[in-house]
Amino acid sequence: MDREWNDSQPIYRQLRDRVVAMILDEALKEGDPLPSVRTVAAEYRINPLTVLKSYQQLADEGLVETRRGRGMFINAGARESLLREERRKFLEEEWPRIRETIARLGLSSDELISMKPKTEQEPES
Amino acid sequence: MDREWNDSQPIYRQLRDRVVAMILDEALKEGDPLPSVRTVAAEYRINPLTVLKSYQQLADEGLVETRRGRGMFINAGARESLLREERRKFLEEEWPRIRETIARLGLSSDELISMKPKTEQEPES
DNA sequence: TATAGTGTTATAGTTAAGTATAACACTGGT
DNA sequence: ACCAGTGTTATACTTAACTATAACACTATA
Repeated sequence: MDREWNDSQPIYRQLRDRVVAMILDEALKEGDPLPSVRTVAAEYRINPLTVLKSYQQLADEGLVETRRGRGMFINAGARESLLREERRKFLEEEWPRIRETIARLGLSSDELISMKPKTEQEPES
Repeated sequence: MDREWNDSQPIYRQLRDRVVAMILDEALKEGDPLPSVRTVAAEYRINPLTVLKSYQQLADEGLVETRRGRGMFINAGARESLLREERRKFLEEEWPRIRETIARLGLSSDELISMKPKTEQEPES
């Protein structure tokens, strides 16, 4: 996972989005524990309270469950409901704006297809 | 233009983006004056300082020019340089993440193509 | 029973974004 | 000379995001 943060959104929302991505990619499976608040805070050099805020948002969304003294765990059905909800959000709230932008910039299918997604980037060496 | 604001980005950046969109769409042409700070502030019910901040960002980018006591005007070549720079930003910084999301959500071309962009929405009745 | 690991709460401070109000300096047209 | 319209600056305040430090409550395990 990347240690860098974007200044276009608060860290706690970006972190929430990363956990969501890991659930969707099944890097985190249902029943798995989330990495602990302190671990994440130390690794990414951010404040434990910021991490907690991300995690509590996931709890509010019903995606994870807290077990006192043990940690936070991914709920059953989390991936399923995430797929539904994130798809809806993307198609209704993001994609229309993206299409506008593409049209406005006059970008062709070729230009778009030839750009590889970030995950496929390879080391230089 | 829409009077609503998104809470995912500061207003001054959203306003900057709207002006940029109008330049790209040629709703504002080179040499044209921007609507005045006070006009925009009144119409969108936001603070004049917030509008000013957007405008100064455009000035910093070299897209508009200030004429004391007269207003701010769109520079020659603004659309050209915007097309270049916004294309680069989109292709390098946004599109790769968007492709990741699309892949992660397992969205098909059909689902994406069938969503109309916002500009094509029609009134209900 | 001690200890180290969980999440959680408390207190206090900084910074950025936005608001509210008011004033200043310049320009063009009457 | 006036005046209404420009951008700009000053002062002061609120809120959200984030940080820093410390402590609390619970749980499993040695």
